[in-house]
Amino acid sequence: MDELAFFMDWDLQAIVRGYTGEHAPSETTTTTIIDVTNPNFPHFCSELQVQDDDPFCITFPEFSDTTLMLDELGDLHKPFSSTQTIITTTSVPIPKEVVIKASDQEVQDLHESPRKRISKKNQNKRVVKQVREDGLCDAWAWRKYGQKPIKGSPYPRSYYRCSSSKGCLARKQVERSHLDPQVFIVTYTAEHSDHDHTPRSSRKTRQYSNIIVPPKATHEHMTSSDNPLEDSVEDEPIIVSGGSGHCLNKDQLSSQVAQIGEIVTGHDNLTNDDWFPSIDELDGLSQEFALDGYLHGQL
DNA sequence: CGGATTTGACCAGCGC
DNA sequence: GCGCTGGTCAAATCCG
Repeated sequence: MDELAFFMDWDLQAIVRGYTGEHAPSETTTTTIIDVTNPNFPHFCSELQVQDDDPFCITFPEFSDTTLMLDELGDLHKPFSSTQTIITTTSVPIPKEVVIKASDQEVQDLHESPRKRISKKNQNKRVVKQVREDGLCDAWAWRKYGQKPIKGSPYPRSYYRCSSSKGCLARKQVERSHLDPQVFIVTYTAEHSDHDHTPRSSRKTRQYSNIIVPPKATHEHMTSSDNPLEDSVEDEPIIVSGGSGHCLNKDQLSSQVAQIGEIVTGHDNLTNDDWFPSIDELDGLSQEFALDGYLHGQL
């Protein structure tokens, strides 16, 4: 597959999610979908804006020129827009961690005000992991300080702060994936202060007891081979930033659209036509747009 | 008894 | 301005 074909195989979601709205390039966090199953991924990266000090920090050029179509696609994409980075894959292990970089000002804010640090505006410096139950525990001691039901998810999100050291600003969020209840999404926020892993108390903790209860949902019968995330937990992180790139065939795209539709609507039996005018039409638009972006890059 | 967990209240950001 | 949502606080409760 050559580079043009790679561009034409971009996923609509990736394009729209990578676009942050309005014409100007945005400093806000973008949602990134990367399919590492694409054999051209390593080669393709060399064509992107790869930062010298961070070979996995990738931005995508030339998208800001095609603003009209982006605005339209952005509107279409609104129902499932999110600031949360999502890593998807089809058949091979997915990246385990995503680091969304913060600006220098945001890093400064982290040290100036704990309250400001955790504000919604400053959430784009964090590490997201997908782990199974046995991966919930790590070397640090965490103290739970809150739990909230999350819109769109049947499972609550638990909030932890580091208890290894007094004054440590590190935070951890744990929630069960609604796509695969066997997978937990763990989000680490802020850095640990200069302390070791030694817990302040040797007391046995029950901190995860209420979130690892086996689900009663229909996923219960799911086997390892049915579950695309079952083998997805890898140790090697992939660090990404900025725009997005993704490649899915039409069937995979339709599958993802249906999956997202289930999340948004709460129904799993909707067809594409029920909530999207024409997925084929949008898929065509995405390919047309991808080609447009490619040609801009060539000029 | 002291640290961890639970849970309702509160606050800030964001969209309309 | 208002309502929704996510994140944190803090008092009550739990537990080793």
